[in-house]
Amino acid sequence: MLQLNYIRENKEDVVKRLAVKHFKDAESIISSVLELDAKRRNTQKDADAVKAEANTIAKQIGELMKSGKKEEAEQQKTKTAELKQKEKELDEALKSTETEIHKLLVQVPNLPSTKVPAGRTPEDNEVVFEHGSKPNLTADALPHWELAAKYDLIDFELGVKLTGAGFPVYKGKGARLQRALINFFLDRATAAGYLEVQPPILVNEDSGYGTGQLPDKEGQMYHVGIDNLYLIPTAEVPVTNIYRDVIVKESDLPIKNCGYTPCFRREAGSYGKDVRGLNRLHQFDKVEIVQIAHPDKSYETLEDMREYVAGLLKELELPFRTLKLCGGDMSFASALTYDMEVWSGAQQRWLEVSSVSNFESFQTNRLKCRFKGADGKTQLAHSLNGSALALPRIVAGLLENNQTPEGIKLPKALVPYAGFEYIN
RNA sequence: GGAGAAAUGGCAGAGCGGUCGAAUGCGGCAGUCUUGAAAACUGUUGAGGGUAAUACCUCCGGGGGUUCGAAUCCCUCUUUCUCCGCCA
Repeated sequence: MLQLNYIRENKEDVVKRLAVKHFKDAESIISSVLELDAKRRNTQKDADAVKAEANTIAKQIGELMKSGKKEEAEQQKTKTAELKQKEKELDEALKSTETEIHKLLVQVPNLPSTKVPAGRTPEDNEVVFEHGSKPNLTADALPHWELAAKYDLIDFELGVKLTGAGFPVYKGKGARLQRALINFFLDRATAAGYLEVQPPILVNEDSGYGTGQLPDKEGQMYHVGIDNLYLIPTAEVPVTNIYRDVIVKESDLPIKNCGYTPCFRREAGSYGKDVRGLNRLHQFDKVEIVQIAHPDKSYETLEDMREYVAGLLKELELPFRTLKLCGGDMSFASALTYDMEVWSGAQQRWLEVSSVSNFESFQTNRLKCRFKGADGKTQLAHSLNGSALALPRIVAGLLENNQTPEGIKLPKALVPYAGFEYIN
């Protein structure tokens, strides 16, 4: 959520930057917000004045009672009825104005950073880095779902039986590879200074709201109605919400957390070749890195995180590229996002395996995650996160790119974790 | 799941319905002292709104109520603790 006082002071700029995100009605929504904001402040001023008067009278009555002047006290009491009525009306008006402002404000996406390219579609994303060369596979190279069947690594049909489409069952070396990747990612993150946390994978409404999944993306999350809890779509939700309503020490910044969790996404409406095999699942595993950073340093932090993720992909010996997302392709809450895509040799396409974003104060404003600066003032911290990494498409890339007549050869870095060099 | 107790500032812990944003201790910060540190002493130390700055307003787990006036009384929800039951 954007900060109201920023909007108040930078209306033109806000509208201009929202255009980069192709947000419709920016002008009219922002204008309404500002109008309501002015109204709110007026109403509050009136309400405060009434309350001040009522407080004064109440104090006077107290004095009078104490000094035994009961009649005078009673007389004062008669004055209060009208004030109380007024107070009630003003408070209600205030509340409803605040609600209106809030309703509008939650619809407004984050402002893109000035470095964001102006495009509209994924084609307009900017390739900022490429690494590794695409494997020379023969024409009969198999896509990962066929490899998974051939080596009995993943059983998609069994998942359908147990749960439904999009819930694969990993078996044997397939299961072991999952475990290896999770441990590999967690070990690397820990070595890079991230504190490992193991959060709940069900969260309450406040948490869903804090990171912005609620209210707008309610349909994307699995909801446990009986307890009103949500299955997390990413560890970002519980891990970032650790810092909800927290004022951290400036000297503790940046705070670096990582966590492995299963992730659950309803992905309603997806179909076709995009969702074949491991390309898109309802349940998948991911290690997430999250940082709470000083506002002056958050873009350095973002670059650090991007490089950290790139380092993982290099260790996994996967050809990848890094994209800077254009305004039209960025998520609602992000100010700047890098996507990391791995080349999938048999499918002949790029698969997104990580998304690293700086949310600036967009999330922390909702979360009320602040720090006290050197000047003694509390201000919002910046939050960032990135996948490091999401497993399924990594597995897809590993299987497809490394297929040989002898079997699938694992990258060196994974061998100690997996306990085998070849899947055959 | 059943029965009881509780929820106050970073922590601990007071708080007769009016003078309580809240005693006191610890911690934090600043200063004095010291070559430096520790100790001791002095001061300072919650958040939000509002203002040019003051005033002023709100917040003692959440929500509602009683009252001229609520941290204090009532209702309700949530959470925690103790006892019982169940259980990986």
